[in-house]
Amino acid sequence: MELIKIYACLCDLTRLRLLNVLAQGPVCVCHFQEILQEPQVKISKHLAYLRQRGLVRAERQGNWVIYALAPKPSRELKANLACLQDCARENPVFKRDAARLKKIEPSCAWVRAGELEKAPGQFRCGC
Amino acid sequence: MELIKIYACLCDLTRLRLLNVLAQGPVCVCHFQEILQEPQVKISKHLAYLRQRGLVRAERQGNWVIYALAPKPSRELKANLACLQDCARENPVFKRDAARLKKIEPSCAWVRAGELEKAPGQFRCGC
DNA sequence: GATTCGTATGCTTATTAAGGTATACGAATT
DNA sequence: AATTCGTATACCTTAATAAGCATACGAATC
Repeated sequence: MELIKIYACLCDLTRLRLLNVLAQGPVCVCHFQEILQEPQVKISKHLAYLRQRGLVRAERQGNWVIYALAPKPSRELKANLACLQDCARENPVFKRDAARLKKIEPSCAWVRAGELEKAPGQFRCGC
Repeated sequence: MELIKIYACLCDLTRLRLLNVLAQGPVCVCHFQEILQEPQVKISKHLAYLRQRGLVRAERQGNWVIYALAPKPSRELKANLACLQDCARENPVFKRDAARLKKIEPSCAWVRAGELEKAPGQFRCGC
C-alpha cells in the first residue's frame, strides 16, 4: 500500500532531513553532504532508497546529480510531506539544515535555474 | 526523535489499521481480532509495539484488555494521526474495518461507557 | 588516454522487525 | 483447586534495514 511505503521512507532521520531540504527545491548530492554533514555513501544510499520508491527523482548534470521531489505526488504523499514540513518547523535539526541550505543557496539557485546546463564548467562544487 | 518513532509505528499495515480503529474510541483485543480478521498473536504483538512506544495505552477490565490512544498526544503525533485519518478515509481496507467496527459497535459502546465495570459478568466476548 | 571529480554500488556485519507455534499469565468460573 | 477465557510473551525462522569500507562508474579535464 502506498501509505506503508511512504511511512517506511519517513522513518529514518537521514531521509527525513533529505526530504525536508528537497521541499525547498532541487539539490545536488554534494550540497546534501554539506547541509547534512554526513558521509557521501550514507546520503547516496538514502537517496537511492527514496528514488527506488518513487518519492524522489534524479537528473544528471555533468558530474553532478540533482535530486528533486517526484512530480505528481499522490494525495497521501502530498499530505504527509506537508505534515512533515509542519512538524519540522520547530525542530532544531531541521532548522539547522535549513540554515545551512540558505548559506549555500546561491549555488543551489544556479542549479535550479538550469544555469548549469547553459554554462557548463563555470561552477564548482564547494565541498 | 519523536517523529522517527511515530513513523516507525505507522509503517506497518496492521498497526495502521489498529490506530485507525482506535481513532473511533477504545477497543478490546478480541474485538480487534474480529475487526481486522487477524490472529490474536499478531494483534497482541503490534499492540505491544505501539504500547512500548507510547502511542497507545492498555487497561485491564476483568479478562479483557481495553486499548485506547494515549492521552495528551504530542503535536507531531496528533498531526500525523489526523493525516492518517484523512488518508484512510478512501481506502477500502480501512473502510472495511470501519464497517466491521460499526457492526460490533454495541459491545464496544458498553466498554467505552465503562459499563463493564459496573456490571461485571454481564458481557461476553463475541469472538 | 590517463586522471580527477562527483556519485553509485557491492560486500560485510549488526540490528530490527514480522510471522508463527507453543506456552505462560491473570482473572473469572466451576 | 481445577478449568476456562482472554491476553501476553518466549522462542524460532526469515527478511529487511542501516552503516561503513572498498571499489566501480560516467563525465569532464589534463
